[in-house]
Amino acid sequence: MRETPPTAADPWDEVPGRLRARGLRWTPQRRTLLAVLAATRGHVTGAELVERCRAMDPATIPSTVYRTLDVLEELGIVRHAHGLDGREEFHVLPAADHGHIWCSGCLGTWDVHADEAAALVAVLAQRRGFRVDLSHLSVVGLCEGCAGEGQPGREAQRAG
Amino acid sequence: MRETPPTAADPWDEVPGRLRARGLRWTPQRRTLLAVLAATRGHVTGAELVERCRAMDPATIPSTVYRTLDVLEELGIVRHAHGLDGREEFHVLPAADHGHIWCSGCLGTWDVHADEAAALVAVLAQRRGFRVDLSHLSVVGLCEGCAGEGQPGREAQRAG
DNA sequence: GCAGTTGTTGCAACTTTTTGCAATAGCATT
DNA sequence: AATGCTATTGCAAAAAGTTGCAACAACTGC
Repeated sequence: MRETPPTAADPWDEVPGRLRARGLRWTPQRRTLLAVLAATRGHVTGAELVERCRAMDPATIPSTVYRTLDVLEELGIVRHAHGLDGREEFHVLPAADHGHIWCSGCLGTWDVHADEAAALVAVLAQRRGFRVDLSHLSVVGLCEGCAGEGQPGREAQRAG
Repeated sequence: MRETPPTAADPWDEVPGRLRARGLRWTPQRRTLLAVLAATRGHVTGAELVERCRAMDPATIPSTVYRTLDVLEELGIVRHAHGLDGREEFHVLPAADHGHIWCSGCLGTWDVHADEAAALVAVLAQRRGFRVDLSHLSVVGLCEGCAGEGQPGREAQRAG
């Protein structure tokens, strides 16, 4: 077998230690949520995470999940942005910092790479000293397909 | 007396007609909300609007307000974006299309002028054919003051 | 001015998330 | 292994919106 890399092969293995290092605790409920998150790709809403946790442990309490998500966000293990309807969309272990765009027509979503947002970030930094949280950036509008087929006017559709 | 301008001196006076032109109706409940909106500057949440309507008419029903806001948004009379916590923030009669920035430290908010977002809008249009809805754009991060005093790291604070 | 059409309202139930608080249970220490 | 400190949990209630549906009432046409 291989040697274990210095900083742990699986980043999830570091979580209990990082919690304890801050005086926080590693509980069964947190173990459940972490297991769910480890199996998650892309975006998930809080409600979806609650549901998935309940699938693993029917005794799951929503408020515990939401509070744990707050803790994990402080540790940088998850990040959240807001979907079309403003609902929180969680994002696991962000490899590269990026934002999101949402099409209000087809409800599709895509990543916005850092370089695409670089100009906005730079302008706000220079003109206002504002530091943009890129992972929280959600840009809403119409994707190519929806912009084409719909009226050339504006989009008024709302997410359901 | 003066001549009335072709397109009505007060834009609010046009609303009943624009509703009827679409086969929609001008009701007392809508009159109340419009009166509240006419007296509103800057941002308001849906809940605040419900409260203000209730001040004028205690019989106000929340769902009626929210549904009317949807209609008014389709007419372009209000627009909404999302605040720090994802809650809807309505914006009356947008003179110039603009976005918003929110400081997750002090909860302050400022307008983002179209030219500040121009580069982002242009990049997404060119690279993806995506049409950004600028009035829906909410950029979160730390303002100059909060970025300075806090740790140079990241912001983890959440709106209450 | 009356009647019909159908857009709106009021209501109740439900979803999603937050908050306060007492009871529970991690974890470091002894 | 027992103990204490206090972070977490579970629960219940509340806030903010949304949705389905039957009853109501604008507006159009006659």
